[in-house]
Amino acid sequence: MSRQTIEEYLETIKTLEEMEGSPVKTSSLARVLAVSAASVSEMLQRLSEKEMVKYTPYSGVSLTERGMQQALKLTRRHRLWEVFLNRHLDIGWEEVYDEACNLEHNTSDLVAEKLAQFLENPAVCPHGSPIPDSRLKLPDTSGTPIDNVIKGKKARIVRITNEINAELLHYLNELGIVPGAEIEVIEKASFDGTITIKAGESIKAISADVASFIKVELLT
Amino acid sequence: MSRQTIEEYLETIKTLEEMEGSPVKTSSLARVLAVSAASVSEMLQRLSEKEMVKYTPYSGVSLTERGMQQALKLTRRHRLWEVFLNRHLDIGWEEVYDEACNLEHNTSDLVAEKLAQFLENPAVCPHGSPIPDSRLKLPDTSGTPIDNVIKGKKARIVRITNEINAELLHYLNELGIVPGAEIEVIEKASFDGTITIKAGESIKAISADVASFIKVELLT
DNA sequence: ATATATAATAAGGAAAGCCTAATTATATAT
DNA sequence: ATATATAATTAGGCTTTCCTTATTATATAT
Repeated sequence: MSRQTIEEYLETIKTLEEMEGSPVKTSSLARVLAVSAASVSEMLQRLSEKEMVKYTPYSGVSLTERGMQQALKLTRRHRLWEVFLNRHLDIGWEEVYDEACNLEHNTSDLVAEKLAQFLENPAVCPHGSPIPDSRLKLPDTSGTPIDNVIKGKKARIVRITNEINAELLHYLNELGIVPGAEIEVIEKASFDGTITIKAGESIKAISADVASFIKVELLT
Repeated sequence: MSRQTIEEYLETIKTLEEMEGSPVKTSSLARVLAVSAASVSEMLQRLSEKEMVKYTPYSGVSLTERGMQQALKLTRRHRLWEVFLNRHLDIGWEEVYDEACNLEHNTSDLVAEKLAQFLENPAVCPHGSPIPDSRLKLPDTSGTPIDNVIKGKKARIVRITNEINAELLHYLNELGIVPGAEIEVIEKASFDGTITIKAGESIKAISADVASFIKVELLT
């Protein structure tokens, strides 16, 4: 199995562990990687033999320590490239994900560390997600779910936790819901969790589903 | 056949056409790509079906217009990354080739053009080779073989035409024979073409073989 | 507790890209 | 001009990664 294929699987498992909990189901991996469930089953067995994952048939998969280290290395590269693309090449925060995916698998240790130096060791990517340091330790993450903002209060968006869904990101970008933006919570529907917020001059309502991806820092 | 594989073949054919003339022999490709001649034969037939190359069995292969455009696009990306790696990440001119090879196949049109802007549309890579512009036109190349420098005259090195041979580049770098360096031709052996030159304070002799890769600009 | 639906795995097969060994074509030397 | 050496191609096979179809395991509903 090729290095690149292994890397895609490890990264996806890590992301899904964060998003949907551990262990990750075969079907989730199949959906995200856009391959059949049968192919995933097969690959998980091989990754398991290589001790990159802990795999229990019919139950699910999770990363081993070894697999996690490898995944963190890739996360670091991915997010460093995102910072470069956004900061220096002027590519929108909502568009850098795919481009960084392409680059990360072909980045040597040397280039990764030189790139980090060039960027002055950024702590977060353009989506606000933390970048593992050179020893692969993740910096502490600030931010609370937007749901925790009391009606009438202001907050600053610090992170969008779904980086993969391009449509979602474009939608949020249109709405002015971007990392760094200041917003005010106008209304919270207790029934279905819909939240009405003011971003810039416009007022928009977002579903609880979308809101769950938005992390903020409370403002006085 | 994967996009990446096609790209590797096209690039190598272009390089070999420049270095050893056209058409390129199967064995040359096999040597550079580090695969068997049989594999090359097979791939050339498929590339030929796709009209990327003109292939005559037992004779050799050359790029079609279509193949050449594709190869120029890759050359542009490759050399732009070399400039970035050398100029901003501080990776030596003699080391950037391999790193750029990794990156070029995973660079979108958007990133390529944004990168060119960021670098202010450089005309040459760190080895002194021309970078095709955004319409894939190659700028005019200056530089004459070092062989043309008259004994006792000075010249500036403008290009090293072999970018692939890492050992050669490291050797030249040790000797101070680097793009931009000023040198003086001390002696030219008419017997075997060995050239003795002064680079910086040291005096070194180089074989005709090595000399053939060095292009200079004559100084008054 | 059993029938049914859903999810996961196993079996078998295809395409890409490589290999080695055997064959065929071209070049070289006498 | 022919024998020999070299280079290139064809034939047949292997591995990786995916697929589809069939089977098996788990979850759900009555």
